[in-house]
Amino acid sequence: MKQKVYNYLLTIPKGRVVTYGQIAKALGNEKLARVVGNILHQNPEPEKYPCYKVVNAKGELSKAFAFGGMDGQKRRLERDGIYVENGKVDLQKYGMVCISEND
DNA sequence: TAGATGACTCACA
DNA sequence: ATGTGAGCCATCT
Repeated sequence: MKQKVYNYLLTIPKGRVVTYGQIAKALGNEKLARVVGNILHQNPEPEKYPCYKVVNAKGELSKAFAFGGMDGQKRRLERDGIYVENGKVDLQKYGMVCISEND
């Protein structure tokens, strides 16, 4: 199951971010968001899985994020071409899935 | 084995 | 806008 999450991270295109709910839904249940967070927290291979591309439903970066918090994550996101503002990203632009049916 | 917790999300007050 | 309650699964104690 976790493997699925990690795999999902690898499917995240560059310059795009995903929410926990997104992955959770991919696992089968949107409520699994917590598990996703837990799984990412374990993240056996952080250099392999871009967990920094994972944000909450609001597009905010997790406060307890690894790598040193939003500070480091922000850098990673920007490195990927994702501009972070106030510890948040624009899901409307960087969100992988269309928030609206209108792309 | 069972109980509690967690990098979450949504709804209601 | 802030706080509480319920819902799921995996991991830890």
